[in-house]
Amino acid sequence: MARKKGYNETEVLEKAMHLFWGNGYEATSMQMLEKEMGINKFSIYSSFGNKHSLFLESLKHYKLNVSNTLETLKSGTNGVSDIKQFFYDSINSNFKQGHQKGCLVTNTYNEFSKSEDHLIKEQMSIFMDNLKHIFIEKLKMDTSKNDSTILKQANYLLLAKHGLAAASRVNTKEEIEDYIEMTFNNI
Amino acid sequence: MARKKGYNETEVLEKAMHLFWGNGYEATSMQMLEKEMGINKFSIYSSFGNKHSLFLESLKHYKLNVSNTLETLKSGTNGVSDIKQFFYDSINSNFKQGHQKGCLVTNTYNEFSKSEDHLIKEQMSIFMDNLKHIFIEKLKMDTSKNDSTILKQANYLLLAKHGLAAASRVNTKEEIEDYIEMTFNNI
DNA sequence: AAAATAACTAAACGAACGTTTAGATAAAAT
DNA sequence: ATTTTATCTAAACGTTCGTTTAGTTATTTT
Repeated sequence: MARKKGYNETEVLEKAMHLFWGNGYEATSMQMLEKEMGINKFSIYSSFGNKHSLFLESLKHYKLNVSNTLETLKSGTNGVSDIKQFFYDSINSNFKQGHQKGCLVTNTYNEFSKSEDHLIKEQMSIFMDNLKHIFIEKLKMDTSKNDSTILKQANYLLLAKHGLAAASRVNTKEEIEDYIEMTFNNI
Repeated sequence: MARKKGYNETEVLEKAMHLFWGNGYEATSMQMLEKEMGINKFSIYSSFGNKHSLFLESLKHYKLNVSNTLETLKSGTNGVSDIKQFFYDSINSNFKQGHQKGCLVTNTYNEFSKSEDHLIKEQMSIFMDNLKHIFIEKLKMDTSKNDSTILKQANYLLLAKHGLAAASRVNTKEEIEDYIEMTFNNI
């Protein structure tokens, strides 16, 4: 019938994701996206609707990428040390890729914490709750803990992830490793 | 000679500070500032130069407000438990004022971590380094600790402050208190 | 080869941004 | 009371934002 797309949608989405990841939603302009994705504004809009839905797709793509890490975490049988390994995995993948952009979900969570964008806020809450429940399941593997302790520790680890996310944007790998060690010292 | 200002510069600066504090720099528009400060754009510009310098003044004003807390921390003689009290003080002042805006410095630190605004980034670094050194001095009060441990613990507490800041924007007071308790369990 | 149609380029859209300016207003000084 | 001068109002500035649209190009099908 007619001409075929000159680009791969998954490929350009990945590039958009990295841009959002590094700069956040607001600080990423359509102009920057055009340049980074290598395609025209028209093509972006025809493929992804608008900036907001492109961001949602980027988030979805990010979660798909980390879902392996999350599955590894869930399927592990070593309780707390699995969570610790999960923390290490997330910073290792950051440094291996040569960037220090932290965690896209945590970044987004922070950027939108006071916004009125309820759709994105809800998505973030779901992701965070999900992670919290995984932590709880892991902590339950240690039968010596009571439910109250487990809840507190799960919350503690979830908030520690915020510290980790902030750190993985500015601190050195050694400082981050020290932070992880200290975080798990008392659990 | 002529007419007097119809507003108090310190008062309107305080209002600007609270707006920046709650929404961040970029998400706060001149229109919002006009409304919140209760004065016209012209007055804002004639009193504070531009948005950027108004933000710098807001930061300065914020630091002046927390300087009491910081002085209390420095002058204490109880080492680690002084730091713990400092953590409690900062969240208490947040909840007492009926808002959950976290810490303006930490918010700014996060918002500008990947920006090119070197002036603000430098100011943030200075503030964070300053806090870190105070933590180190506190930790030194426990003579049983060696220098390597102290450095790691200071870094840990500084990053814990990021978790605290994130928490104080979304979590309940009880969850935040639990987080603080857990943070200091292993120090 | 011609017709059809989707992908492309590039220009323009209205709205909102931070900032400036011209003119009206009001209070202090003569 | 008049002059002077800083403060205020309100409109407009030039940019940039996200988004749309008209017109051109290229590829597939008839």
